[in-house]
Amino acid sequence: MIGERKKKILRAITDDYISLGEPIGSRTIARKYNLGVGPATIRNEMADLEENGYLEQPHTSAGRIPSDKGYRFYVDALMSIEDLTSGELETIRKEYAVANREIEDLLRITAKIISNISNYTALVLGPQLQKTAFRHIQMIQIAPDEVLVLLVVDPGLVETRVVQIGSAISQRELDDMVSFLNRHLFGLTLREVERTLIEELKKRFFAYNDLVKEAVELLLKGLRNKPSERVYIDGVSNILGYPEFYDLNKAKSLFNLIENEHILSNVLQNATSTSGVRVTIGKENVREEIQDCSIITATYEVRGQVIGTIGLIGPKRMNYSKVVTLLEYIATGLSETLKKGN
Amino acid sequence: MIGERKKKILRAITDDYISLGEPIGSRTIARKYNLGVGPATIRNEMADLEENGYLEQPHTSAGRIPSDKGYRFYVDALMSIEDLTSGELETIRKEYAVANREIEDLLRITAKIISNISNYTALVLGPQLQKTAFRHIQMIQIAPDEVLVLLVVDPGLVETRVVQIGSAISQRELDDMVSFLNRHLFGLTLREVERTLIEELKKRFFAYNDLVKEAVELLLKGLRNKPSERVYIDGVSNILGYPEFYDLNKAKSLFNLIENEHILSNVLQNATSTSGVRVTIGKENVREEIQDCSIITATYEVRGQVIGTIGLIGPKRMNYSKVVTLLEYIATGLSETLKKGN
DNA sequence: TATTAGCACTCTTACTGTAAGAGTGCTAAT
DNA sequence: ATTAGCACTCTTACAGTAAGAGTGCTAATA
Repeated sequence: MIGERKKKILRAITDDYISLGEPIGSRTIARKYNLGVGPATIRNEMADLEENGYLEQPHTSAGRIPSDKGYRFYVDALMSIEDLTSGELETIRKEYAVANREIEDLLRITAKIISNISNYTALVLGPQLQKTAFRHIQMIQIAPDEVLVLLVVDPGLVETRVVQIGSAISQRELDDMVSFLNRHLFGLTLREVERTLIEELKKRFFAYNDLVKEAVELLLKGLRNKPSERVYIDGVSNILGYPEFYDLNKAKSLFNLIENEHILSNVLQNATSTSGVRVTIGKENVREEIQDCSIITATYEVRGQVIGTIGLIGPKRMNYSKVVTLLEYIATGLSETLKKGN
Repeated sequence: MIGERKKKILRAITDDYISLGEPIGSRTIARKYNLGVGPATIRNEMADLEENGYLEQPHTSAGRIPSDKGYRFYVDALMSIEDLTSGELETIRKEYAVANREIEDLLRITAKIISNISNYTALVLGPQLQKTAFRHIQMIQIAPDEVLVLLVVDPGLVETRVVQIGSAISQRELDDMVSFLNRHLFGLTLREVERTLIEELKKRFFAYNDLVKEAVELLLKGLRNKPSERVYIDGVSNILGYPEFYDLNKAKSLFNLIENEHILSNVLQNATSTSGVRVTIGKENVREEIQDCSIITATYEVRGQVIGTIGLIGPKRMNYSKVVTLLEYIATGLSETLKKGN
């Protein structure tokens, strides 16, 4: 186990490095934080901490900086909770006040708030339709060969999609199908629909197989990648403010990843498995491009079911205590809002 | 007027600078381009060109680079047309092949293609609904206090929006209103609707004023800022590849602007007034953040009516001949595709 | 035994001077 | 009108130096 004094030192170094961005030496610690011991003692402790992998040295005669393991320990055991200031709370309230009820708007504004307050890059993943519950479906013929499929799911989302159909179909047939779907699918999550009902559906509507196939496919997969499932990003330029990205190659490869919605959404979805705030530090990230970064995520839910993720990405040297509080707060608020809209 | 030899020299300098990014000296010109004259002569010509504002010198003993005026002259009068390579044409074909019929997808892929081929940052502005023509509207009650408004406009776009209504309304009343709207508005652009009909509509449906007001508002303004009207951006990270953005402050302020959809959309809409390719160089841009950049835009249309803009942004030192060809080609293709989808 | 003072050592950074290279402008010659 | 020649300017790269920060080790101390 790690001793009490070592903890204090590790914490001091991490706090200092997070706010200043420069390696910390033993003298500085002794001066700034009153630990009641001299620099030499601190040096010894630091040497120990380095040996145990909590600290590293950029070069021989520099001060120490936290390693990934050091940050991890800091986040799990050392950091104090930093509340949001009243100004920040006010900002959040104001921004949300202008949002209309559309989910897209809500997510976009959420991303904006996160990036503005944190000064990192915000990532907001829309609700995963797969986890939402079927409420009802409607199909409306808008042209001889075009049908608008309208799906309403439980956390108050409305998704629409225009489907091109091969063969003509009467509104009567459509109605028939729709009423069947509505009767049988109500309340199921789309994932359950996928697992249990797809075959039955296909059999039942064998007659107009073409459209059913399309409709069901649509219901299950086609609605993926709809606006609500997108990744909303804000504050990309914030990243350029941190000296760790003065190396343009790093910045470029990071930007590249952020631009790739597909990869990004994967990275974020890892966090959706468990509820709550999750911190992923440096090399803990699977993707190489972000192993100099930390990603913080939080989940939002509807009816106790996690359906989406919000988060942010920034340098490892991140104000963890602040962003954890922030994301927790925003995620809770978002869950509330979605419940009301329901 | 500017002499023939001066033109050759200006062109040589511009070409060279565009591809290499370094100031060009008289010797280099004399060696690389066979103009039949020595460096000293070229020096004199260059001094003239500088005096007339076509060239500038980063510092006393450096070579020359084109000024904004120089680039302008180059684009208007000097540059040769650079065709797309067969590989590039193939790339375009392939990318579009995977697009489904949804407009959003189409625009997203368009942005991707532009940024991949040009290596600059692509900006694609969706169709301006104001300029599209009303085809038909539908209103569907999906909850006691929610109505889905479905608007189909002429270049094959379907826009939907869920409206919260204050007072209850029967489906019969909705139908009444809808049929009136469909009878009277068919074929008008949304702008015309706005100008001529709004008062009449309000009078006519005075009885259920609340919903009408909402519906009309929606029709005219509410659908703004819908997905199709967004700005699609791709290849932001490309910009970091150009040495002119090694200055992180420049890069940051540019990124900031690109992230601000509102500003960006304004910048692009300037170009929508006239049809065709438009080149805006350096200080010709109104916004300060992009006065080191050039923006190239092209318009796409439906039924001879310009409804949207595609474009890209990059350093002034840009491969103009290539990107002009590229945007022209893509814009034409996009217009075609939209016509078919219609 | 734990702590500390002292000191030699290492590494970075900022500054200086120097030399090479590129390009210019001017003048005089062609 | 063009060009050759030359002195001049400015940038860049390089090397050397000094200052500063921080370390690790050893010996002294409470």
